[in-house]
Amino acid sequence: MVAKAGKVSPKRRTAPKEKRRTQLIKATIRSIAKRGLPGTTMATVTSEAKLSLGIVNLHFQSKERLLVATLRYVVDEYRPAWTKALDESGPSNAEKLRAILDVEFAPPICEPNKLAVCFAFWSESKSRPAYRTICAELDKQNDEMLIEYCGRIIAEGPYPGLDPKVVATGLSAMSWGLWLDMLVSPDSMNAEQAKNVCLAYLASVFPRHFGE
Amino acid sequence: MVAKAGKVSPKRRTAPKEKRRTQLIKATIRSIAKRGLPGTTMATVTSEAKLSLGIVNLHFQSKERLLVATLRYVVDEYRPAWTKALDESGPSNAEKLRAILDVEFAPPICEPNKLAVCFAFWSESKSRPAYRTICAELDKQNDEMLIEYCGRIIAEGPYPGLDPKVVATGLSAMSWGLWLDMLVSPDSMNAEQAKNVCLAYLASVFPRHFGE
DNA sequence: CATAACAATGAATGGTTATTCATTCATTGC
DNA sequence: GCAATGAATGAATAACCATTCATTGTTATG
Repeated sequence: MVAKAGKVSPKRRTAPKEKRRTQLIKATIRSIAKRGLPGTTMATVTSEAKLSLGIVNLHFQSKERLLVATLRYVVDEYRPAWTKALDESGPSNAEKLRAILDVEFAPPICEPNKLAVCFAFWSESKSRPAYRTICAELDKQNDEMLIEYCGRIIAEGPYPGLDPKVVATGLSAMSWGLWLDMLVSPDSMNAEQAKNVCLAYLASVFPRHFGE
Repeated sequence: MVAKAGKVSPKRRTAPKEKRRTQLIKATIRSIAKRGLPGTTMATVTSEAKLSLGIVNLHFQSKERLLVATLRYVVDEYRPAWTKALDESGPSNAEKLRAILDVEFAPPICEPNKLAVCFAFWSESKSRPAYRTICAELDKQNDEMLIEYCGRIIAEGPYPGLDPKVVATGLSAMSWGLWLDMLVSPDSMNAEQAKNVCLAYLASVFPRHFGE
């Protein structure tokens, strides 16, 4: 047994399957952010990953599968981040909602490259059922989570006439719109401002919980 | 003079330049909505327009110019619709804001195909300066308009501590997010619901103007 | 009607792209 | 060490795409 892992030589060219897959997915994220989805080719991805042209088909069989895997990768980061934030936050429902906003406007969710990737796939989802399924599923989960916490807050404070679904849908939509602002006009919108816009919304809707 | 225009035979194959250009732009909108931006080719556009393959280069010189013209076409519909609604609405500032929402969630602005086109270009704007300029310009104009009316309403009612910019940015972002919902999950979001979500937001922020 | 001017066509062209696979190279088991 | 196994490469291939342009069809003019 010469050593199962040990220090790996810098010249080493082979790597475990999972590592190569992640390497290629990350390269794809960078390529989409830099050149857009139509501008992303096997050549741009592999050169971004500093690997050879044929390697994508070796690990992903086709370009389309690489793209779906990339979407999955980005989407799958979302849920654990959300769950972790809820676990670590204070116990009150208002604190939970704040924690959710903290997650939504900080890395790893809210990074320029990730935003570019999200909007690229979300935009294509109308014409690509494979994308649509993944995008709609995440949207649905998030909406349900937000409805849950908005509902609890409405139950706590006296907020007559407020519909949890309407408030949550509005908040979720606002986040998406602010992400789009950050993508298109990074000079006039950043994560901190965006979070404050959402907090101002919550202060108006739930003054007892979020008012100054 | 045999008649400058007169009844045109159904077999007629030539048309004024401007008419052909619009015909091709509309075909491009349908193609992007159906196949996405990467899936839109000269062949899909011209077959959608029921014209020959070479005609795009005849009228637009290149595919890229056709795409930019398509983005311009969609964006340029926005401003007149907005202005017209403001002119025809009641005089109060609350009525003006309501009118703006009516425009944003009704044709010709809010149609499935147009939404698909908007998000396709907005998503690409990070990697395509030509798109970015047009997208950012429209966003800026709309934001300024919304800030104006939100500011007036804040000045009217006693809304201490409200920042017009923050309220307007939130409203604008919410609209974008709801449009995205309509694109990705048309089964769970439609124009009427979307408008109600925005109205609920306004009712929370400006209870004196939009409360029940 | 003749002819010039213009609009439209679509086969041909050249460049780009995804995919394949024979070959090279690194690692592992004996 | 020495096969044997499998990872990685990149030239070659085949499909696709934007663009060109010779040809055809249509309209306007005298």
